[in-house]
Amino acid sequence: MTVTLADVAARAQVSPATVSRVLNGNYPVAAATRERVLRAVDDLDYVLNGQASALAAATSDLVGILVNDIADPFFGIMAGAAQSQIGGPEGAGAGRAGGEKLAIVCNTGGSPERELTYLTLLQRQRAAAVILTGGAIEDPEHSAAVAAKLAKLADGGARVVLCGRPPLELPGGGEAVAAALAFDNRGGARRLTEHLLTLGHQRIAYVAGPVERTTTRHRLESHRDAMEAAGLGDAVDALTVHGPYDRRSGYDATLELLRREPALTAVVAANDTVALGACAALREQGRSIPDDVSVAGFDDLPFSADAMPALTTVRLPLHEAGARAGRLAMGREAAPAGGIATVPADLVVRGSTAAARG
Amino acid sequence: MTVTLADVAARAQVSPATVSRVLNGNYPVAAATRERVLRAVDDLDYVLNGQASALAAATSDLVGILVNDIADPFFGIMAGAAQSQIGGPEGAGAGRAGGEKLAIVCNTGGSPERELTYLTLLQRQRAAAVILTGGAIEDPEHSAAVAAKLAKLADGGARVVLCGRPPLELPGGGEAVAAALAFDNRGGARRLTEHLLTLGHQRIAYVAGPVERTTTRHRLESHRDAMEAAGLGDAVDALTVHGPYDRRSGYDATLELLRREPALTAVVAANDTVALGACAALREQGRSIPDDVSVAGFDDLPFSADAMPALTTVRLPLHEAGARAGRLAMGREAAPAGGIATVPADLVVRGSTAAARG
DNA sequence: ACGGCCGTAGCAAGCGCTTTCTATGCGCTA
DNA sequence: TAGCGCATAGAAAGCGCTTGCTACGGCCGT
Repeated sequence: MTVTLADVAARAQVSPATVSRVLNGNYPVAAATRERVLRAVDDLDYVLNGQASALAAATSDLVGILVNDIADPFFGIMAGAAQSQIGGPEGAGAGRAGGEKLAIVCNTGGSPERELTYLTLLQRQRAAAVILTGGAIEDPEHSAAVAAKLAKLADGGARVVLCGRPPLELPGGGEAVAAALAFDNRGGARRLTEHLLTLGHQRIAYVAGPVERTTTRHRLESHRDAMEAAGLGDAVDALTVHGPYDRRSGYDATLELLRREPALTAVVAANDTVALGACAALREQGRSIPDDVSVAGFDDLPFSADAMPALTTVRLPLHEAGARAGRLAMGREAAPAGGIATVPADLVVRGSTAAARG
Repeated sequence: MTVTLADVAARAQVSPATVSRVLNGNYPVAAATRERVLRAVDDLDYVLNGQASALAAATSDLVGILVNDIADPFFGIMAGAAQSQIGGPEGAGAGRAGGEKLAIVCNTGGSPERELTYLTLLQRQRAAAVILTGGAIEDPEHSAAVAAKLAKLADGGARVVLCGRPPLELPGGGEAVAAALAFDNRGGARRLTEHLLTLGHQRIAYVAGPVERTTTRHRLESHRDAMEAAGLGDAVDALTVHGPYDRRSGYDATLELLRREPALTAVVAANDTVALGACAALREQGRSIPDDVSVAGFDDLPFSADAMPALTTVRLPLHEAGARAGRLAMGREAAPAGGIATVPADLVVRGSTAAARG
């Protein structure tokens, strides 16, 4: 069967306690003894039992990263960056490597229930930290449930970090999170719409993300604000369609928008993936980009620069944000003042937007 | 402090054993008693301690999924699909939900050391299953180390599944893996090159993936075979460049290839991302696609259909394969005959390839 | 030379749960 | 009515590890 600490101890002619101390390196052990133990570990191919260790020490080396959709690079990039700060490539030996943690990426699929399920699972594993990424669902009941869970996790010693998700505004919720990195969705969206307005566009269609999501709402609200400031607020509702964050949604929504307003000259999409779908629909309808219609996305995912024409979009520093979230989760970086940091969202103008026709 | 089983037992006026049995539902408990226990659990907001539970029951509900690059949708899609079969959206209660497991996505970054580190970490957690995705590194020493680790994991009761990775050819390695799903990289690559040859291309450049990777080798070998069959084998080496699986690599390599052979009429890329980089380089050099140069990718990632022109590529059913790997890992599906299944790789012809000029 | 200290190692008590085995009470049959 | 079995609950022994405390030398100081 599996080799236990006791087996190693027997072979090295020492007590289990000594073996444990050698492995953890947190207690003086004579060099000769350590040698002997290490050799025994090696001979027996001993591997620590994580559960037993965690149980006895009342600590866990699991860090959970919750994402809405792991197949979406938006989340993949953040998760990868976070994980790079968490599961350092350090030790691989039998003992627990210093500070090394195991990152768990949990795919909620955007479902509130699964989000809670995973939070419970992480709580059950006494996770050392939890990182929540992406927009939150705007359901008071669910928000409260999440806040309660996070409070409990924090209470149990877990560091909770929000990445690309607005800070919780609930009683107790604020105290629970160690830090929140919020994307400047409002600012980015505003700058994007202003860019289009400056180019002379007026009939600007908007393919929004799923309803009841903070990200969706923030971006849409800023779009509306910018439009209103330009005296174009009335047209916004009629030229807005909601849908999921996928290509299909951009395609379908754009066809629908063209039906509603054949004379539209610009389409702003919820994100780059959606924007690509919009491009496909426009081309299929014989509109050229950007000559007939300008298209803009959001996020600046790697492929956006490769679209034809290259996509004008709002860059979100996903990698940096993810890495920072990882560091915060590990306690390797001090939390920003007030626990909240705003991550910039800069406009990146490329070929898919141009002056409005006529 | 945290609520324990004993606390619940005290409140429900029963023994800890009874509480455990109610939670696990694997032993008859009188309805009235169960009620009482459940209410106590609820009142106290009790959450099972995963480590203690796992330790006592000698089972873990962790399933590891190793990927080379989580930011790459190629892996994201597989991982997501696998996870959907693993962490079912079932129970979220205090007890352990039936068969529910926690999927861990581990990002190796393509580094052999980290691959081994994660394998050790998973072994330490006594993972219930491990899924390895993507191409393997072709270093005998490393392969042996991985095979040994896998054997040990399997020995400890973990189900090992390979997804998109060729079966191990080492002693003991074969026995260790429960199942292997191998992409038909050879067939796909052959069909792709044959497609180009049929279109009349002769000067076909090849942007290969990283050296020392099974995926790279298999695809390249088949390309070479097809070229040789057409009497074009001599030119292959001169028109092949290796690089990582990213856009930059495709861009740089294509510039280099154009320098070597300004008259090339087709570029085959290691994957779709690389192909996009190649497209960018070609366009920058004033070549039109597919009129001047045809371009083809591999994998058929979602954005490939949206490139301009849409990318001809080889479709890998990533979602299906990932899901199947997940099911195999959960023991919910019987292993294929011989433990190895070949996943088809079909040619998808789109706009980026056309008859060779002149 | 003796007491005390420091450097090491071992003992043993858990960590919170699962599970085997045992105990109890009840309903049923003969 | 006595006997038996079944359904249900509890006692207790771990699972493999960590760690506070104790034990034991040898070395130092005075």
